[in-house]
Amino acid sequence: MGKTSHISTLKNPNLYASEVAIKKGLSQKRSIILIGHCWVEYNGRARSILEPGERILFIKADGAVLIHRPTGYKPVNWQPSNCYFKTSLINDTLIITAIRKKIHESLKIFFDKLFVVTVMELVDEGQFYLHVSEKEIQKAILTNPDLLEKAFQPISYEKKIEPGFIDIYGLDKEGKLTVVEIKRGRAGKSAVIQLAKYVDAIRDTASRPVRGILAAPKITKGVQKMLATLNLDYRKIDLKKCAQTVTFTKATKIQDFF
Amino acid sequence: MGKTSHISTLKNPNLYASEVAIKKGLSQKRSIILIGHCWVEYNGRARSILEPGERILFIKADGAVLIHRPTGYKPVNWQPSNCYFKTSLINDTLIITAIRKKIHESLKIFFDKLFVVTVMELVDEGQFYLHVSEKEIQKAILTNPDLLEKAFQPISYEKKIEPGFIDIYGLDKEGKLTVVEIKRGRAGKSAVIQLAKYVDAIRDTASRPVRGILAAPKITKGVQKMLATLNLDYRKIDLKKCAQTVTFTKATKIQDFF
DNA sequence: TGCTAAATCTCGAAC
DNA sequence: GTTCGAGGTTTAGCA
Repeated sequence: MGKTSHISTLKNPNLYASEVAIKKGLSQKRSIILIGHCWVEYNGRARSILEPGERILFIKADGAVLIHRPTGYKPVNWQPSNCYFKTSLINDTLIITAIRKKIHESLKIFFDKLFVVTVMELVDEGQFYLHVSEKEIQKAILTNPDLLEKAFQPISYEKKIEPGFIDIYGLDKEGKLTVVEIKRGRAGKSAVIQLAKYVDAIRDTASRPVRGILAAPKITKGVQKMLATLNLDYRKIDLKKCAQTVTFTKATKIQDFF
Repeated sequence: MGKTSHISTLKNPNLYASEVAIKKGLSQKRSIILIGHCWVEYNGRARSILEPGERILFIKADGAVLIHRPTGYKPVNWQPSNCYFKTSLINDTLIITAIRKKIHESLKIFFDKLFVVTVMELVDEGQFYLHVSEKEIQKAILTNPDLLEKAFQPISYEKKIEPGFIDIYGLDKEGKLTVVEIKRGRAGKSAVIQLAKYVDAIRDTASRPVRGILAAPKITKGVQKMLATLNLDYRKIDLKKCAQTVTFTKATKIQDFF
């Protein structure tokens, strides 16, 4: 047995000691990993039986349950977050029951041998970013302008003008000056206002027609109408394609495009 | 550090010792669990970044990879079975890279602190039985009509008539038209009423004798009597046999029976 | 709340 | 290998 600041481990514990540790861990909303010999019953939307074997049971701090066999990405049995637990020790068998209330569904795990019991409190505040950042969308469009619009030609990026920096500045297929405002997520009215400012600023200095494009994977309700009123365009960005473009041209520095 | 017949555990190991243990575990196709402080980069079909935090990394014997945060049913990052691994130790950071060859896809995990390293060989030969849904019972009966009744001959399934869809429609061993209503669980009176409606509808259109069979693993109290009154039959369904039938003929498409 | 569609869907079997 | 279909699918966005 060992203990760090927030992780305790039992090696080859007896089932009684295991149950005590598990009960305590559950009550304290810790994450628990059990490695041992078990069998499993599931009843709910379907029914399943898993015959005895050595597996890993993972109970998360939020009450999610995963039972993993030594192969495969998916858990053989599971229970989503927020379920209730019961433990009992009957006939040299430790029984852990995870129950989902709303969707009458239960999962019973029977252990007759535990090799390792780990109870831990994990601190995880890190953000998870799927797909690409705004900078990477910019890079993707510069690499492959078709991701924005057919035959678009970038002239510069991060162009400094009075209100701030223009994400991408270029010419559309008809040679008209175009200002592009990029948003990584759902673009709202603030993004439209920002774009309008840039377009106005460029129009003032260039003294010729200027287009404005809002480039984002999605827009919020009412933005389409607002864009129409201001005579601006929306181009839907495919984040997945952007991600692939960035991935396959990762080595290329953004400065190399000009 | 402790060791059972097939599980070794390192507590608060230095990264060098960890890398040695991990390399050995990977080469021997063991399952590995790492608990520690890490960050993650994924590149492939999409792209993601996970900022630093305490997580659990699970590498399975078949080369599947799972990274779990302390909450949620799904892994935050993962890699399916059969991927290749590289490890390296650079600037006090242990880097584990999991690569999928066919679908150019990579997952990089960076650890700067490991709390627990577990390397194990799990023996798991137990069978997994998923009991069947209503649709699968239907498929099982179509595959092996004896599961319903000796010498039953299916004609069609999901047959559309006035009240709805008939689960199975066929001929019994005496050549009599038969309507089958399937219930996955304990069949109640509503199931009997449903069956009666279908039988009546078929009798009207076919203008000849029609049998009705309620097929379920169980029936609620009073249903037997109700069936007798309406001159309908009950056939007990063995869910396990259905499960096995479906399992062994899973590939066969339901349309192939007609 | 219920539905509709996408997912780094996964997983397995047929072609 | 590629495609097709199911899954205790899950998950997110919307009406």
